[in-house]
Amino acid sequence: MVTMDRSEWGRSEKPSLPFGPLDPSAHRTLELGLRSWVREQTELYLGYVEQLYTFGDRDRLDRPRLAAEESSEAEERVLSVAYLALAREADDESAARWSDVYRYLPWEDGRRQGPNRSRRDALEAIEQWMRASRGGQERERREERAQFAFGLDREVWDTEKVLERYELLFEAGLVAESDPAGEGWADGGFGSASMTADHRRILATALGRLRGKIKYRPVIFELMPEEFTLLQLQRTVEALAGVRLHKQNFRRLVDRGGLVETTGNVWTQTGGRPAKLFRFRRDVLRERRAPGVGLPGQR
Amino acid sequence: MVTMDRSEWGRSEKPSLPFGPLDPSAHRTLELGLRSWVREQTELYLGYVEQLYTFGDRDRLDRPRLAAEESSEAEERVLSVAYLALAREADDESAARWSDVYRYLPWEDGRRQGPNRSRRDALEAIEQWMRASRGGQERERREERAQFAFGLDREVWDTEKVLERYELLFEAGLVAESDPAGEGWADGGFGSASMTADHRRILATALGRLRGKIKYRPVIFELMPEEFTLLQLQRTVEALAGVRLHKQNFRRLVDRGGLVETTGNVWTQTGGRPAKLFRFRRDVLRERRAPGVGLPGQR
DNA sequence: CCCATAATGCTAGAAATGAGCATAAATCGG
DNA sequence: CCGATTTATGCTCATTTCTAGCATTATGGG
Repeated sequence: MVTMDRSEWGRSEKPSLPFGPLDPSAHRTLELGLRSWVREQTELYLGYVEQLYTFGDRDRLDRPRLAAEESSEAEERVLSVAYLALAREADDESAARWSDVYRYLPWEDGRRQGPNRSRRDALEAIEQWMRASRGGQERERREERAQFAFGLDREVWDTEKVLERYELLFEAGLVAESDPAGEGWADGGFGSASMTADHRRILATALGRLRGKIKYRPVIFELMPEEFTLLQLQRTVEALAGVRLHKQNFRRLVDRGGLVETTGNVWTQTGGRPAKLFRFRRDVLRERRAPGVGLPGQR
Repeated sequence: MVTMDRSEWGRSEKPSLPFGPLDPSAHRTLELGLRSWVREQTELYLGYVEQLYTFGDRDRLDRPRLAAEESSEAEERVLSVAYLALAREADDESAARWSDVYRYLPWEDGRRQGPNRSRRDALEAIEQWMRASRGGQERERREERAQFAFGLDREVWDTEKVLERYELLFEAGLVAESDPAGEGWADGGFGSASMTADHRRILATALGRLRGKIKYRPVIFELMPEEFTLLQLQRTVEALAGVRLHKQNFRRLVDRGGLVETTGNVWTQTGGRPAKLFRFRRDVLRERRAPGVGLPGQR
């Protein structure tokens, strides 16, 4: 993911997603506007772009307001139309910084087979929060939500419920965007870093959406170089999905699905047997009904 | 679907989706605002609600502007944050009118096994449009899009590509929101009715989204009465999906998925053997990972 | 009672999935 | 050059899920 270093705007040094105001006179559509000023600000070329969500809650920018989003009148409302875009890492990065999504949502990373520290702590805290409610009705409501988002007892962790989990943690007061104790902000809870305003919620929305998307659309290739090995592809999918996949089955899936074709070249820097290089078969866009890498069995 | 009769607003008698301005002072969130004024305007109770899309193209309201959405300044931009909501038909309907979605998008209805007249005409017109392009490059682009949206040769009609099809038809000049010849508006192309401004595009967006949604979330039950037979459920799914389903497999799917449970009652007005009545099992929301009625094999 | 109409039960075959075993082809440390 | 190690890749087997029908069971109406 890309974050902007906006220290120069004053106020806050927290990382934020790239953003900016819409200029109605300059841009015919929202998406064109987005592309244009992302290009300006980050010099990144955006491949896949999709509208994510429009955030318009009254109090979402409350505490540390950004200069650009500040409103003087009480009854003005700031709407943020968020977009999800995929881009390849560029060499010159201008004001953009790349950072690992899981720095902000560490409990979402289930790639290591050993129990993730952050996730374990979060689960524990949520169980406690569940039990801490007074009324029976409140208790039940909490239980239901926790069950839904975190799949407590039976160990079902639905990788797509990123937002639901974040919201629950947030409402339970377990993660924060600014340290309640003072102005510190390094720890956003469970070893995570916080972000400006509600940007972490936006990030959670995006990650959840993207995890769903890769299952039935071949968007993953927007992140791959022209040629890649199947393991590189798998690692990329795993990074997004936050789970490990079965290697042989993964490769069967992508080529049975006709998603890739070999280029004839091999990659020898694997550390073992050289791997064939593949490229994305663009024709699938027209052919298959719902191609995607479909996370079959996670491990 | 619900349309509003806004003749009293003057200007246009075309059907429109219910809409209205956001009142930042009254509503804490966009969704609360939506619920509140939909209640006011239509007296309907909204069950499932989800944000659909934010429309903000410059020229989307061009021709017949609505009073409420009219802007005097050239550089003002109207953003419409559209929501998709499911509601059961109510008895008293106030200003709301129920109408069949397929009145506006008839080519999307593939429930009759015989070839749908509207769809056949649309397909034919699109093929013609494809061939009518001059340059080879333009030709290829058209072919690709037509292939993608309509699945021309091989007969793959992806039920979810509602918006893609509408946009293609629109760009090809084959459907219109106002009769180019005059002020008539009854025929929106291929036997369809047109709608106010870009509301038909919004409708297409909603239908496509909903068709995708029912496959993995049990939203369909928002449209069912407390008790229903499996065939009624199937007919409802078919109405949304626009395809016929295999009866035995459908019923196996819903009960293997634990989506329903029998109530013990039967419905005798079937015209044949009485059918058991079922109700939605709300527990699935907590249990299964991605319940939905999943349109398996269409026929 | 015979028929039309649905609801339901079941099944044979085809596909898709999940888990591994086995082999191949490099690199690395002696 | 040799064996250990590492990653790539080919294949198999058991399960589960889908598809497409066939067959049987209830009702209501002549």
